[in-house]
Amino acid sequence: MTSPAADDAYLRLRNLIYSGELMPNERLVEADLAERLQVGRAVVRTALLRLGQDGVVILTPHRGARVRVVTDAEAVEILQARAVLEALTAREAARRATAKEIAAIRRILAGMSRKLSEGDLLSYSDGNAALHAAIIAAARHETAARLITGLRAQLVRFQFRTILVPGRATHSFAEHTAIVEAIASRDEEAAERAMRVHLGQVESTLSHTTRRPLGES
Amino acid sequence: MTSPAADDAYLRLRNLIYSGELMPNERLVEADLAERLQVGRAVVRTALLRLGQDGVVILTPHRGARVRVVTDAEAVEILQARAVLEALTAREAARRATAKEIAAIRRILAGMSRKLSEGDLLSYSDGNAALHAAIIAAARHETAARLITGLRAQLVRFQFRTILVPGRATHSFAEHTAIVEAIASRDEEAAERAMRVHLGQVESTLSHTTRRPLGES
DNA sequence: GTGCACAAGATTGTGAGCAATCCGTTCCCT
DNA sequence: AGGGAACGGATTGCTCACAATCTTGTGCAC
Repeated sequence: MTSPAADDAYLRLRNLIYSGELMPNERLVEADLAERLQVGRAVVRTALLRLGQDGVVILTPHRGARVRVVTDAEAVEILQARAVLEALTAREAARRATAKEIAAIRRILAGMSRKLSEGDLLSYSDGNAALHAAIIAAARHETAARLITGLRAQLVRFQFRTILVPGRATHSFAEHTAIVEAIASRDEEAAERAMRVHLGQVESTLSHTTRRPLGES
Repeated sequence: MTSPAADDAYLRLRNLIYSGELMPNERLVEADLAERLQVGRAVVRTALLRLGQDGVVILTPHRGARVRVVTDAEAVEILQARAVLEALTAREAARRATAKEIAAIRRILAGMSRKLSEGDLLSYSDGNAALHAAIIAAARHETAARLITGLRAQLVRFQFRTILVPGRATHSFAEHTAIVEAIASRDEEAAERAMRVHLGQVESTLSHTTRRPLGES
């Protein structure tokens, strides 16, 4: 099932949505996408089905697919769910990370510190993503990892917001430091708590700055 | 997308797996299923794709679908993820439940008490499911609800285990009572904690009694 | 007897075409 | 003018047929 070609089409279509080339609420006509991606309509169909289960597009019987519009309220929900799951991975990481993994995590954090002092918020944001990914990898929790990936996919259009809020980056770095220290010292409770605090901050930053999602007129 | 007929086939196929008529690791041949369900192969294909994203079946390119075997370790993972998500719904329920919903939840708990004293563990188990469903409904958290449903789907073949462990039912009832009281008194922290304790107990009961999944030889 | 190449059968993946359904428009009746 | 039924275009959902791929069984060399 899902040949490499079909997989590729699925990924490309997803990227079109993530990159904003296909706007939220835009109607996704199978024939158009088939031509755009240079694949058959059947391939587009399976890709759309998968994206539907991912929550990235909305499927309506006999009416096709639309890029899902994530409202502010839904974004908060998604972040909340992601928070408790990432907190779980932080806890597991504190329990199971190898010394090598902890060293790698520390290295990422150090890199973020550097970027922050240089004022390079974009690179800082990359480090942010890398750090979370490293923690998830260290947790070795497939289930949580899969769910988090799915949730993040639904939030792509919001992700650039929070770092750019004045003063946010500094706080963010402190929160990340707390998480890393807790993991390094094998304190499961603290790691989970620190991750929840962190994502709770992201959530409140988001809901204070965002009043309407990006793609809406 | 996904006409009612296709939806129906998806549900029926899922039930075949849940009920154990299709055993874990069993190969799912599209043509056979099409005849069995009296639908076209295309419908079976979309159903399999959806089940694949649900984590109920495993899809391999050019080799078709198999019923996923959930190992003990994976079951624990799934329960952990479910625990933090249901804890989130308990918290939200404590915050948002209407008086009517709290009354309904209390009624379900009272019914469970009755069944327990009658020794009717099967009905007690039904009440258990109803209680969790009521709490999730009261939380009004679509995202968490969806994820929990997906996780539960992967655990069906384990769900009968824990209630039958001697003495487990009594403890279970106490845990449920704590959850309900916390929600009723609007104590978000306590509600979340109580739910996590409860599902943590389920997890440890499971890992102490189960050494191999049901469907393995 | 063992291992490997190869062919035959089985099964999935995809393309083309058709029926079913939905949406927008027009036409008709009041 | 307004409301609603009916028509036409557009799009999805599905069937059928075929190509691509995997699996199994056979024969051959060693």
